[in-house]
Amino acid sequence: MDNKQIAEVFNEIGNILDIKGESFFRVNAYRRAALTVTNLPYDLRKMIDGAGIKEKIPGIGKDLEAKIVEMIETGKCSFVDKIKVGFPVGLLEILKIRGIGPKKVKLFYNELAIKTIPELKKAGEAGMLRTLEKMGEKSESEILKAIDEFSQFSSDRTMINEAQMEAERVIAYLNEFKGMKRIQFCGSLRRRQETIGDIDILVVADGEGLMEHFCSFEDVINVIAQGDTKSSVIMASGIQCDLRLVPDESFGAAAHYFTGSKEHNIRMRDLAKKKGLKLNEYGLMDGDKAVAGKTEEGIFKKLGLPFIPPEMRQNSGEIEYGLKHGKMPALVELKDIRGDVHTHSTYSDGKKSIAEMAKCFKAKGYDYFAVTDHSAAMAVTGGMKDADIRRQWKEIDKLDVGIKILKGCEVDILKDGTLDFSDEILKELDIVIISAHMFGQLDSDEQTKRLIAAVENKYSMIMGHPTGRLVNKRKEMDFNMSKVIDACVANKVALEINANPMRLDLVDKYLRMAQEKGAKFVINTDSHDIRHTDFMDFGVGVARRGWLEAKDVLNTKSWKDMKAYWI
DNA sequence: GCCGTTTTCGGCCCGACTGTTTTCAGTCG
Repeated sequence: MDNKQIAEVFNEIGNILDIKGESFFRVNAYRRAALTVTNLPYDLRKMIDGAGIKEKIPGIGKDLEAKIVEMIETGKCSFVDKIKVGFPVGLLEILKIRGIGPKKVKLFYNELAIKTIPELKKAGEAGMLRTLEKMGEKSESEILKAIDEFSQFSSDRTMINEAQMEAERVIAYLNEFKGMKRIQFCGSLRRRQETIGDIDILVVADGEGLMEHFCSFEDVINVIAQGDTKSSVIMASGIQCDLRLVPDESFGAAAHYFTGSKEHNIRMRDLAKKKGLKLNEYGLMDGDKAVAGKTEEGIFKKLGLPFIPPEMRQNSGEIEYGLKHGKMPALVELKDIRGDVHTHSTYSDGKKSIAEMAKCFKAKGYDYFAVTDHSAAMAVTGGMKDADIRRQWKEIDKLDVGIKILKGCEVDILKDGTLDFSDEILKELDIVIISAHMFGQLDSDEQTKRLIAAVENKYSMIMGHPTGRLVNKRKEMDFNMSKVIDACVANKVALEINANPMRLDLVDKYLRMAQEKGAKFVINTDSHDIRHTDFMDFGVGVARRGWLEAKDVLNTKSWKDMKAYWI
């Protein structure tokens, strides 16, 4: 079993125990362990020896460690099998419905023998739910509404670009409110996570009627809650959007609180508590008195910390780092980026000509960009053969558009690890991106060998979208990441951070391992059209989540200095 | 179930909103 499967088992145990009425803290221990395991930058299977897990993992004690070892060695967890006996698994599905928690699941099961979502819907439609204790007509209709929502929208978390667009539209609408003073999106969107659960918007505003204004936005299809300081709605896209109104003097505390992550916040409150203070969304409190809260900086400072950038707030060592060093790494920023070296044109599956793309990148103020159309193996993309790429070079040479155009190629890695262009072509290129688009199903050993062979090709410069995963759609390829990164470092092949929201690959969890091994990175948009060129911001977000600084990222340099890495 | 400068027991983050009651439990983030 891999990390993700182990995490799923822990979550399942947590949910089952929760419904069974176990102590919240025991339940929470399983949930936190699931989260921890999901975010580990390494594969637990490779960390097991006779004595257990080689490294101490916070939140994993003796018991959970034994369960992990058992799952890896036997492929199953006897504890979950045990507690599942006589437990209707449909209850876990019911738990996913908004507004229904473990207590209600239990109530419906005990009183009405409801084991599945369809049964719950039927009972609601028959007016049975309202007859139960502490239930009424309103709760019943809310549940029916939530079931509808669930069947319509339950599929996936929202991709970051869609959430960003939605957030910007809501913010533009909220800015029409007369008393609006400050506005900021928080949550996973501000942390630049690859997928977003819901949109959190924080505001400071004067006057009455803000919540009414918000809830009457034309895109709102359901108002879940409308209070004085906090409201939640569902948008037509299915995304939930929460609005919080706070006083100006609490803006920093609230921004910190609602940005999360949850795990980071828990650690921060723990830190506050140890100093005899209390941290909540209104401020850092000493008794009834706020000692900080207007700005996030002020809160961090009072706790002995430098400002921690939102992208780093994952409780993955950022607090310890801040306490120890007194400052955080100077993370790479969008304005550091000087060029985009993975783009497509009409020579393969791009939608725009090289001249049109050039005009766009020039307008962005970049110093250079590379045209990197597909090689012939990607037949579906109209990949280039030798004659095509030579024709492309001539076109590039003739173009004079005021921006350096690099001759490149996204060359396919073939099944045996050789590349899809001859050395005669490769040696002429400024940028050679090696990408695996096919044969993602090879077993781990074979895949590792194949990728390393490609990395060792002397013309290879950048490993494109290294894991091959597609957000919400396709898993990472199975290979030994650690070994492939070692090969990249040894052969001076930079790792791409593909900024396309569908990819966001190299995946953030591997970045720090790669950085520690001495790898270099390139952030590219893989643009197939003009509008894709704006994806750079999402790639920079991924890099920041992985603690990368400008010096780690080659395309923060001039082309001359960037090129020097490969010589 | 985890954890420890409150250390092997007794805590474990904290507040808003809702619905159903009538003082609060359940849910959520």
